Amino acid sequence: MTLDDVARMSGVSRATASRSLSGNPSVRDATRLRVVAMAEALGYRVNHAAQALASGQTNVLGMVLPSGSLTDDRYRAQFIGAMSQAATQRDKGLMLWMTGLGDRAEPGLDRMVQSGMVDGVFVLSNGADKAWIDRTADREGVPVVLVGSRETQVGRCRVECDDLGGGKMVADHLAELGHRRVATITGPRSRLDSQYRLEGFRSGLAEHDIQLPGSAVVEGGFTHESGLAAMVRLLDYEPSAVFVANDQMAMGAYVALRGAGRSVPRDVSIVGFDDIPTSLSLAPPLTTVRQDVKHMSALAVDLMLRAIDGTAGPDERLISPTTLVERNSTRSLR
Amino acid sequence: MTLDDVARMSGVSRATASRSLSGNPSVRDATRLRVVAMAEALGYRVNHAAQALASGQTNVLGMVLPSGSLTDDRYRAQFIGAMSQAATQRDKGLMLWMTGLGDRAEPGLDRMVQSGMVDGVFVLSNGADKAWIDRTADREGVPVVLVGSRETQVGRCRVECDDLGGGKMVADHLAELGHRRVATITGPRSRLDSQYRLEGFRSGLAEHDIQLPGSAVVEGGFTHESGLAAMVRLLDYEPSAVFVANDQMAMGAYVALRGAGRSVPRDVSIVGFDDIPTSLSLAPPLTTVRQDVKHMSALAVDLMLRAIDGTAGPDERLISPTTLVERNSTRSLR
DNA sequence: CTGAAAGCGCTAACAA
DNA sequence: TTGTTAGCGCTTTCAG
Repeated sequence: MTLDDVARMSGVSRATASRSLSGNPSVRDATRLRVVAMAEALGYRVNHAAQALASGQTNVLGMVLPSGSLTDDRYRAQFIGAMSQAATQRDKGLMLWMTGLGDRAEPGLDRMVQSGMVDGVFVLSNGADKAWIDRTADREGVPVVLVGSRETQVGRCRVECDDLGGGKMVADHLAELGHRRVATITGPRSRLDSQYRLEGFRSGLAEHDIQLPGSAVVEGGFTHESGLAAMVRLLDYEPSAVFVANDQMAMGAYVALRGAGRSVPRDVSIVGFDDIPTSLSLAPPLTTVRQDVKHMSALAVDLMLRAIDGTAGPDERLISPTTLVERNSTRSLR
Repeated sequence: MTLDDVARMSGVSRATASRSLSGNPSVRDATRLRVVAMAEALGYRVNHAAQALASGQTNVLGMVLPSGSLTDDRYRAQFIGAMSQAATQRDKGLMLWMTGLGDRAEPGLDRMVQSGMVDGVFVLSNGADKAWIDRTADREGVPVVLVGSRETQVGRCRVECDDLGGGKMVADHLAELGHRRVATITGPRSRLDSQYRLEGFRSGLAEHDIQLPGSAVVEGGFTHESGLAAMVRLLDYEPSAVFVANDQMAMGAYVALRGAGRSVPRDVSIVGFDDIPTSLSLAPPLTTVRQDVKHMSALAVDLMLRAIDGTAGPDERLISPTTLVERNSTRSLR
């Protein structure tokens, strides 16, 4: 069942059959319809390898997830399903590589990328892969799109969420509830998302004339454990509300608070960031800033497609909006 | 940079260059070395599409994960990293499709499979996809390997873990600790893994002359919630130890027990199954039966490779051993 | 709007 | 052991 068969059976040349099936507008409607119907009737499927060889396009996208295990990064784990769906819906394959980049990469990764197995690659990492990214984008000519990651130094196409706006929403929410003695557990200072979230929070607070002294800001590492430790350190400050820069740390904060005999939200209100699926089933369900992972994934795939056909800028950044999801970990003081 | 260049620069024909690089033994050592060195020097990479077209092999494996979200199935989530690594190490690409199968499938899935994008596909599901599997294996001629899934009706190559042995180990462990009033929360009765785990447990118990009456066996659904509910129902039986057929349900059981003011392991010992990563960080850390996901993944990829080159039987089943990981959720009664 | 023809880069008989 | 020669199935100029 090749294109030749379809062509012969429809009484056209192979070229016309090809054009008809690829929707080339220079084919008379009647002809195209006939060919398409015949292809359908014969159960024809284009041969992927042949198409790729002839056209120079594989219709396969790669995705690199440097995280060792999906368990310690629930946030990133969400993307794999969303990205897979977004790609499949556009009829693109999604090749997955769970490996480090550069030195920490499996050697197979570069071999595959260099042999033209994919048209572009998504990178979902959080740092220190600049060299690899530059090399594959510039030297190999394989477009790279960063997703939800904040490589500070890399000027590449990327899609992120609105950290700044999210931080601000938290400030507004807390102010509205009447909190004035607030604190925050940030992500690593080195990361842009941490910085934006903090900045948004701080500026939002400022608008409500709420102070955020140095002792009310402690740095975490975006992990459950670091959230726990940070919250312990914050106990002395006795905040009535804490903005924790991601949900995983918020879960750690819950544990710390429970350990200290404090109740959420009676004694202290907690707001997270990300809205990972488990945040809903915590006790109490976590008020948090939602990142729309599906939306971000759709944006990422579309951006990639444009990068591949050259219609995207060299460093477009797409910001996906965030929303505040009010649940039961915050309480009004009024 | 094509094979032609490498051939020309090494003073051999394209055929010889191809043979040299693919390790064909019919090439004189000196020649091969020369070609390989030249290829290396020139930074040559085989063109994947051309190779696939000419050889009829893509070196890409597909993987279908019907689960909606990786969050509600932590067990399966582990496989995606492990499978990715196993594939990459053997220089195979791994294409991921997170979609249902059959009616619930994205239409893109079948299009891609039918266009020969992959040499074979792994299915990580748990049921009701027999029609799809049969069709792609038999009609499309694309080998299918089931991983950690228990499609009861499907006679296909598969790799599973030793559920029977695992269940038995739990019985031995509990008996050794002096428990005699034991109970179990099983997985869905319809699933083979549930059946095997229960059967192993029951037969192990029998060897120690321990009874397992009907009231001590309650069926769960392999989810956190079902584990909680099942444990609640088991409270009346007042078991001193409960074998819960997977870790996620065990977590639910923890919650139920805590809610009922019972302590683990003081009042009741709990044993899980799977050893998902979080089981280690529960309070108390969960004693459980470990499935070696990495090992299973390696077995699966190797089995697939054999299925592709026709050296595997039509329904080989590989059983990966399980091990008991003793942690702190079980206590000795002696 | 359609067809003829030239490859895309590689592998695999078949010869030598 | 190596080279010659056909393709693999498709896309895409270039004519018509």
